[in-house]
Amino acid sequence: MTKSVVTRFAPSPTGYLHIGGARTALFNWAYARAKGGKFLLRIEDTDRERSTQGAIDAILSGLNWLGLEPDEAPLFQSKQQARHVEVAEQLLASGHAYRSYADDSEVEAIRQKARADGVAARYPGRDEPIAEQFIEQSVVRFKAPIDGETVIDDEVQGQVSIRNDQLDDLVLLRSDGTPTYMLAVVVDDHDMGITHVIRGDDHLTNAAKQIQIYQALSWDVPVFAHIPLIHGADGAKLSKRHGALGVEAYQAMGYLTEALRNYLARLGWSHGDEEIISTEQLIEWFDIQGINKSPARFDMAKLDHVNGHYIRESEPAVVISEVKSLLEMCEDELNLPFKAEQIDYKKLQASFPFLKERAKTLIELLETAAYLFAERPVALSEKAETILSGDGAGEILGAVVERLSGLDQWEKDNIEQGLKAFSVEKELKFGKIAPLLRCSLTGSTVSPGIYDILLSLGRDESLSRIQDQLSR
RNA sequence: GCCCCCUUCGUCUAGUGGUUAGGACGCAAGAUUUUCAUUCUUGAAACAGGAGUUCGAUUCUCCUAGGGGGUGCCA
Repeated sequence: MTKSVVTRFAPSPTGYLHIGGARTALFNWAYARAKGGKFLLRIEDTDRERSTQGAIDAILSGLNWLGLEPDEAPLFQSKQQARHVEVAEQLLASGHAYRSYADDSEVEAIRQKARADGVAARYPGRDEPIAEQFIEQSVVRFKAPIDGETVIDDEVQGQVSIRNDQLDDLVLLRSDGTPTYMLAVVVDDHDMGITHVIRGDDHLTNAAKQIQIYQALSWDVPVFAHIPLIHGADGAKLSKRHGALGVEAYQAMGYLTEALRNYLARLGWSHGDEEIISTEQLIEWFDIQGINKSPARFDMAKLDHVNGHYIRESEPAVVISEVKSLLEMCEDELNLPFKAEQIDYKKLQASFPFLKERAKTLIELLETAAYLFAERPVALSEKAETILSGDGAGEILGAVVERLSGLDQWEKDNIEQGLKAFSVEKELKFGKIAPLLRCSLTGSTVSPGIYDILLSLGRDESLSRIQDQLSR
């Protein structure tokens, strides 16, 4: 019987949850779910100076928004300090670690020399105890093996061997007695019962060092899977310009969590030719075998496409409530042509079926819905102005209002038939009529279909808006 | 410098010792059409380069180039 899977996401709280971290979390989450295991969260705050509460909150809310809830309360690495020290002492006692002291210039010289020799650095204290007077200010270093090699059996990268003379004697305990990352991950992963470590491949070399620590402790080594990093659109490392934003930035840009999740899952992982993958399918299909070895670039255009798909496929009520929380979260930054308080959500939802066809993001949805909440008289765009001042525009519009107001019922079929009949009677191509209506009703030359607009605005508002233009 | 990893259309990817190298985004053209979009159809577009193994390599091996990571009392 095999152990049940336990994965973890272990961010260091020095910034927001960026897109690469989000994908790592997603993979860990998906793998645990796929295998019926557990997904845990550990906050790696051993660097007390750079860790902030704000970052912790951002990570938590980011995960929450993505729906990647850990199965247990998050573990804070800083709270495990006593245990880390205990293990370091155990290593010291078993001869797998040593106390070392050297001032900055000595350390620098040692490194220079090691570098020139093409081998990893070893430090004073490794072979002989250091002088008593330095114990107080010493660090505890791992006594890494020199001969042989360390092999990482990576589920993604394959078998990777690194000669032991390339792996240096890393610090386990700082001179102030606090544990370093390298010690803490090993101890915590072990203590938390982590079976699978899925993380960015910037940790690949670290894995070798960690394996040495596991071995020194006679602990089982977890399964490693080092996934390639995400790059920006230009192939360079992710920067703010192209994607290294916090996940909440994507929320603010109007992306749906299902869409971002789908896109992220598909970035570096695949299941045949599948593109649109629901959460259920992801859980059913996800496996480390499907993860790619090469780095992927972040492509906003594709994210847009996926998002547009989810907007069209989702339940209206669901999307509308997303819009609502988006506005509550950051209306000020959105730069909309109207105020959130002007929104009539009932109207918005009723119009959703035709609004969704032209929206790739929630922001675009709101933008095309703007005409619904515009105040009379509707402001005209430059192009709309031109069209409404064209030859015979007023005349046609006048006749149209008359016809429309004579309609006994304000329903789609009615309106359509009325307008078509009008077009035939007046011997006017529909292309002569529709633009005038569109401009006077929305102030723009781009909008949803004319019948949809008329219907969604309602009889009174529609007629009034046209009148506004006639009496200009 | 040294060590490690990566390389299929512009991008995300499927795939195999013999395929017309497939899909998706994007792009182009067309259809639908009252604009924009949606939708549909069609098209252009890739195995980084060089050796080797082999009857045959995109696929296996090596080298080179390019990209990335590590080399911290950061994680």
